[in-house]
Order: sequence, then structure tokens, then C-alpha cells
Amino acid sequence: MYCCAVTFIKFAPSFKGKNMLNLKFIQDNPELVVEKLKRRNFDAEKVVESITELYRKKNKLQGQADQAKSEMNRISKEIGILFREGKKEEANAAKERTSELKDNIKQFDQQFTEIERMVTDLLVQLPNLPHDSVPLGKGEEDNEVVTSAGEIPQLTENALPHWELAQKYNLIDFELGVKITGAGFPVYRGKGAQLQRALINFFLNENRNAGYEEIQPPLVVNEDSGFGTGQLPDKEGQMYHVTADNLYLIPTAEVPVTNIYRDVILDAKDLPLKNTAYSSCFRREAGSYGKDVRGLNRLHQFDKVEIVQVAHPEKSYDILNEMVNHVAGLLKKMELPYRIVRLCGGDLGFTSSLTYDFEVWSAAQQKWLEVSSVSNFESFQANRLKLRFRDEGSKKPQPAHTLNGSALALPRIVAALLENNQTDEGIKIPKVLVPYTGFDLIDSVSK
RNA sequence: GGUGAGGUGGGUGAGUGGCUGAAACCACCGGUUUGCUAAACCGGCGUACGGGUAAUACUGUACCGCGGGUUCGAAUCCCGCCCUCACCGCCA
Repeated sequence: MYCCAVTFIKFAPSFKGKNMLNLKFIQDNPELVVEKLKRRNFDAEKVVESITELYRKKNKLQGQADQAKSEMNRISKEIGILFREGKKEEANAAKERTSELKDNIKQFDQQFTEIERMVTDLLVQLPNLPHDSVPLGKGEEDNEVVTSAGEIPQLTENALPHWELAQKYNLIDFELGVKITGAGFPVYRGKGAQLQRALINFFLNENRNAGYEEIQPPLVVNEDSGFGTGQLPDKEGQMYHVTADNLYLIPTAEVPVTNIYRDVILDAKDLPLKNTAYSSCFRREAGSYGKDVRGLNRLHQFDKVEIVQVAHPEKSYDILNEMVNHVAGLLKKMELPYRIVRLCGGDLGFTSSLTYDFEVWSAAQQKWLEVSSVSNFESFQANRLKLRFRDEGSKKPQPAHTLNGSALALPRIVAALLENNQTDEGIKIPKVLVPYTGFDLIDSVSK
């Protein structure tokens, strides 16, 4: 998983009104929710049961509280009228009736708040409902490969992994990054830096041609935005925190771009909205280790071009397919061998209903590297974001569907490009990129 | 960093304790009029959570940046916080 690791939410005290699954939906379809979450190996029975029970309590309490408040409002109004008419004594008498009501209201409100908090704490524990096409399974090994494309290159025995190629051709200096910042912050230079810039432009142009509006978002976000896309409160360990200003470095452009639509009600005719954004991404990735983090495989800072769509619920799966085809097209154009994997229930991100991972073949490392993760979140993020739309002729706003994907994450693309295209003369640049790089070969001579 | 002003519905903006969920205007939607368009006129026009209904209708509560307090009653008074804008200083 590149973008949405599954973590367990512990406790969310300030997580007010930022539901994920819709409360009413759970109330109306408790069995369905439990059944669907089984596909994730998630036993939701107890949580759902508690939620429905609390929900009933909450409603009863609200009825009582509303009635008491209604009474109070009535009396207050009467007192106002009495004062205006100069009937001071009657007014004072009316006042006396209010103290008991006041106590009751306070009690109801306290209980109500408490129950609401409990409901929310339970609600945030429930992951998104998986789509019916999500394969059963526990982990990576159960994911379903839906497409393989491109030719696996046969390299000679003295083929080098990308970190050695990067050194040989002076493309990336990992040591220098350590000196300046620390591990996981490489310095790209010369043709390495130019290749990066070329890829960014190539991706952005392709995305724009596919109808995505280009966005340059802030790279630092506030707490509300972190909540909106689900990084907070549970995953704050993954983000760099600027404590002086209480801001966070973005782990993906998904965060600022999706938050464009926080607290927004759209018209159905405006859908789908398509955005693309290039950004540097910052990840603390506390759990990284071993050979998987070698070279460009896993970094604290990397570049990525993201695509985001806000869709009508009836269209969101067509749009997911469209996005998958688009990303596949990028890889095809770069002549990289890739496969598309449908994540199984056990590997599916907390917020996603259906995710396709894209992996490119890294010929020297002899393994698949994830370069994109394209997901439909249905209304899960939208519930959090309060991102809604109004259907034509309908009064009531309903949550929109959100989708996003990488198109694409750079480091592993670079790794694969370097490894797969190495020859005795140097590293060949795919044709489609040459107009962007301005060179078609990386060798040890030219700069 | 210093000083000042201010946060009200999609927008502008009125409102300093009750008759204000909130004037007016603009935008938007529906209608009347009109050869068409425009104008004019009339009406509608927030969100959430409940109750209610087959669904509407209808109805209760809450919401004027956020949180707390005073009061029978708060957009309005008090306290704390957050944010925005303007000017000055510094600066890409």
C-alpha cells in the first residue's frame, strides 16, 4: 500500500461530527454492514450492535431534551410579553417555573453529548464497506492480479540495481542527502534531476489532456484538513508536524486537493470534478526497515502527481475504471512492464471500498514495486469532509463519492526506468519522455 | 515582529437583550407579462439531528468563527481561543 496503510484507530476525543460510515445507514442496515465487513476479516457485530442501541437511546433523549427546550422557549417568550405589558408580578411568577426545566435540560444535554461521543468513538472504528468485487483474503499474497502488461526485460548478469546505477551515472546522491537532512532525503542531480522534472511534466500534461484541472496546492496543511482526509487523528505519526504553527507537511497531494471540497455542496451537473496536482510528499514512515528501503524504494520525501475526482455515486465505479485505464496508459507509454492488482479485503485501506494497485517490474531487484494506488472511497471520505451534492430536482444534499490515485509516484518509476533500460552504452530513455528530458541516453560521459 | 479593524445565510451587508432563523440588495429557482431577449412585477430560496408521512406537507430542537459564562430569554453582554484583513518593519 502506497497511500493508505491500515492502522487501528484508538481513540478520537475531538473527532466530532466527522463520521465515516453514515450513522443512519448503519441503523437501517445493521446486518448488511456486518456482512460486508466480513470481507475485510473485520468483526463488526459488537460495534454495530452498540451503535444501534446507542442510536435509539440518543433519539429518545433528543426527544425529551427538545420537548423541554420547547417548553422553555415558550415560557421565555411569555415572560417577554408580560414585561412589555408591564405585568411584572406575573412575569416573575413565570420565572420560577423555569428553574426545574433548566436543570432537566442541562441533564439531558449532558447525557446526549456523552452518548453522541460514544457513538462517534464506535463509528470511527468501522472501516469502509468493501465493494463486492474485493477478493477475500488476509494480506498481500491474496491480492488478485487482474492485468499484466509489457515485456519483462532480460538483463545480463552484471546488471545493476538502481542505487548503483544512480551512483555510476551521478544521478542521485543518497549520502549527500544524509548529510543535509537524513536518510530518506536523496539529492537528485544532473540528469537525475532533469529526469524527475521531465516525469512531472509528462504526467501533468497527460492528466491535463485527460480532462484534469491542474492544481498547485499548499504543501503544508492545518488540522482540519488532516481530519478531512483521515490522516488525523489516528495517523499523525506518519506526518511531519510543524509544531510552532500546528501544521502538517502533506504525505500526498490528496490531502490539500480533496480538502478543496470540504464543507461544500455541489450541483449534480458539476460532477465529476477532476483535479491533478504535483507535489512533494513527506512521510515519516516510522516502520520502515531492511532491504525494502534501499535506494528509492521508500523515502521520507518524494515527488508524486496525483489525480482526484469527485463523482456522482451512480458513476463512481465507471470513473474508477476510467482512472485505472488512464494510469495504465501512462505506464504503457513509458514502456514499463506492469501489473494491476485488486487488493483483497485484508489488504484494503481503511477508507477504501475498492483499490487497484499498480506495480512496475524492477528488473535488477527482480521484484514488483508499487507505483500507484487507485481507489474509490465512495461516500466514506465525503461524510468526513461534508462534501455533498444536490441531485437535480432534489432538495436534500447527499454525500458525493471521492476517488483518487497516483499518476504517478516518481521514485519507483525512476528505479524501474533505470534498471530496466540499462545497456552497455548507458540508460535509454523511453521515446515518450525524450521531448521532456531533452536527451535519450544517460551515460557516463555527457552531463 | 508591531499596531489597528473585523468574523452574520451562496455574495454584499443591516442588526447592541425578547416581536430575529435573522432586514434589504445581488445571485439563483418558479410564475405573470412580452413576437424573442431584456426589463418590470409576484412567489420561493440555509444546514444538521429528531417527530411525522407511501412520499410530500407539516412539525420540534440546534446553529450568526469556536468554546464557556451571565440571564426567564443572547447574533447582541462577559471571558478564553481560533481565524481573516489593513498598515508598518523584515524579506523571496
